[in-house]
Amino acid sequence: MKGTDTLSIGELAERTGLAVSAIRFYETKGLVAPVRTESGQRRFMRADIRRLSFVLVAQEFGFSISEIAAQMEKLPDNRAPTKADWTRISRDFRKHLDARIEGLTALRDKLDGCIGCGCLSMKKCQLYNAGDAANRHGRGPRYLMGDRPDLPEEL
Amino acid sequence: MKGTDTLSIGELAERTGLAVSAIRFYETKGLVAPVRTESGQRRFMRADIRRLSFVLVAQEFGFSISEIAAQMEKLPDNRAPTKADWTRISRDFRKHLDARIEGLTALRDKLDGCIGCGCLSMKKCQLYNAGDAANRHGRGPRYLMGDRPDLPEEL
DNA sequence: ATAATTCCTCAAGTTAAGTTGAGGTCAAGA
DNA sequence: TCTTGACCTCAACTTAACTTGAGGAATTAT
Repeated sequence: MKGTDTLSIGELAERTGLAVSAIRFYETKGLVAPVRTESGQRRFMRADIRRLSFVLVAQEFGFSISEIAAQMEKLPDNRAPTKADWTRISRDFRKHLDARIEGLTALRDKLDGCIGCGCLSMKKCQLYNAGDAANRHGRGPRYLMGDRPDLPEEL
Repeated sequence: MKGTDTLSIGELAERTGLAVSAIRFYETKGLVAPVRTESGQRRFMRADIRRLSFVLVAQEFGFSISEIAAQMEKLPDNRAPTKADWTRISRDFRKHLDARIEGLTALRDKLDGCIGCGCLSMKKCQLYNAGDAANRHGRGPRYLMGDRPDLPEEL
């Protein structure tokens, strides 16, 4: 089945630079939906190259697979996505990106104040009250997340 | 042992807003190094409050535990860190932060170009060659990371 | 036609950053 | 004193994003 308009998983892997295993994994996450041959082998459309490339870029931007999957669901499932389809999604990403940059910038400004005072002392220092809304893309205590009570107030 | 100048793990937990389990975990990572009582219970110094608070803030900034640990090793181990000690580290963080913001901003600019062309087609689109140096804080294929070959060049 | 690839499906392993629980010891208040 | 409540250790579970490996079937190359 070589030289068809569809691609085998290996060919797609080569085209995108992804590992075969990664593509299979992405399939389970709904990022691509190949058809199967009689014998059960996956067959991808050429448009899937772009889908996956988009996934890579989106990850670069800091989006999780599930966030990306959510965005991609807005792509047409029947026809191959058009330029306009991708543009719409990209614009959405731009918004998130703006927010993240803003969050980090705000944080940096507070850090500056903090370098000035050298403190890191609660109450006085803005840093400890900084982790608001914006960039909750963070790690930190997992099951505590979202209800960190009061931080220390002493030096 | 209540009312000493040292703190029990529970007291430290309350002061920092961390879970007791998290503090024990941080100890295994070398972020704090409490002494033990005769009976084996941990005793923390007041300065550990600040150490842990710093960890929280650093995580907010997007640093991993091991990165934070690396920074903290520069803190004096014998005496309690001074204002100057913290300031030095904060300045270091500021550099990293700058780099990350720059990286994201550059990425955003390329995205803008991309929205314009709606393409996401390799060669023409800068996005695919964007993931350079700066913000390799990303996810993406783990064991491939660092040697992604060539991305597709077709539409 | 046969060997070498490629592909398939599971199941299980990996890292980060913690959490949860079991089983047992220690300390503080009634 | 006795009984909670705080601690201790150690092992196992959690999520995300994949990889690795085992055991087999289908393709492709010679």
